[in-house]
Amino acid sequence: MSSRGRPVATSHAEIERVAFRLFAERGFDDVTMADIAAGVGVGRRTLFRYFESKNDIPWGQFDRTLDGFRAILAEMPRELPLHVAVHRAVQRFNEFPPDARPSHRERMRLILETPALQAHSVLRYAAWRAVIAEHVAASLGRSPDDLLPRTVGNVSLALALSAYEGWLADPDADLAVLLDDAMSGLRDYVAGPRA
Amino acid sequence: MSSRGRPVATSHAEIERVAFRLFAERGFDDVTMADIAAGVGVGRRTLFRYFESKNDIPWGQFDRTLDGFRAILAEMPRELPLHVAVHRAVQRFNEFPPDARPSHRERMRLILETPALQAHSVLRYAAWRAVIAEHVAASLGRSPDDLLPRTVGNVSLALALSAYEGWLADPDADLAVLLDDAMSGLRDYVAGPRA
DNA sequence: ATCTTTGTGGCGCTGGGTGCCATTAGTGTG
DNA sequence: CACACTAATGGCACCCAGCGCCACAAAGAT
Repeated sequence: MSSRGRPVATSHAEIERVAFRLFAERGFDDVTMADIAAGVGVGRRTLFRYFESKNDIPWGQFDRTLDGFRAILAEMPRELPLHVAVHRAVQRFNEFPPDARPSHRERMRLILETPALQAHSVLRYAAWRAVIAEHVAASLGRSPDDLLPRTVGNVSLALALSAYEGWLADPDADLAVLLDDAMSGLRDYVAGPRA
Repeated sequence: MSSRGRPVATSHAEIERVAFRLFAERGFDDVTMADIAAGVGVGRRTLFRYFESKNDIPWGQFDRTLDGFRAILAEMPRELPLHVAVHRAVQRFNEFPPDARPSHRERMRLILETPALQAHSVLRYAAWRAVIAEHVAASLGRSPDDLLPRTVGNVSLALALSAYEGWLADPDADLAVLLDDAMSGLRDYVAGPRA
């Protein structure tokens, strides 16, 4: 495990720290990549080797967390109805230890309230939806490209985003409860007036 | 209604025609605004007065069609269960006369398969979702900011996108049928194994 | 003919993002 | 110690979207 070549001069984590500080101070749009590079003490060109784009900075290591999401889904008891399994997996995926809450909240506020990031995020969501679609497809013995798995992926994202919006609006709200509310609201809605 | 000042030199429609032709020939990303301007025979600067951004060109006059969507929702019979009313309204909103099909298909393919446009589109979808949220809120005597109206908006979009993806994948598919399938799939899904 | 109005479009600039390439700072080998 | 080797760095030039500014063009009104 010997390390050859020039040693790294920075890290994703440090770039994120500097970037989030600047975003908080001046707003996402008013911070340039040059600003962040200067803050980190690194070249602008180097920044683009750590993050594909400015929009990718707030998402950090998201892609790697998807492996955890896959694992959570795989661990769900087989007896559970599929929609319950997916629902609980989404809840667990979005659980954070209390000390990680403030930064997670800050990150999600940035992502969900900055238009440029709202837009960019759909590309990240696609990978998240695919994880669900694959799980649903495997559970049902179908293809992830079939309508139902894709629909469940899309709807799960819809529920999660609805819950997150409510979570950001109310500092005291519990995301798991909001997810429950969104899901039960949806069940009542599609079941019709008196079900 | 006398028209004063210099007469217009182009139109949204002509820009769209030229742009779609170029997009089809070389792909969205490989067409520059300068290319489109040259094709229309107009200055690049002028293009940005007709469309806020390159990403807005494929969407055309979408915002104006939302008034039609509002009207469709308002006309739905009161006796219908809410989810049926919304579902049918979404179907009607996405009905196009046969001769408009090819161009609509091309437009949706561009929007749904070009990453830059997938991303940009969420900003348009927000307005669409808001129309549904407002209708649901009004029907239920709640605020459009409440969880349920927002959730229904998000879920309706999820269903529509699922259906559209299937529609693009299969040239012979009927969008209204795909919307039905997506909705009934969702109902079965949230109802559990034996409902 | 002149004034007013309104669309046009050139110019210059900012900022994200990329390809290219020289440089740097380490490790390993003689 | 000197030499290669390797990998990260970052400067530079460039492309393109988008915007502010402003001069200009083309019409109707007086």
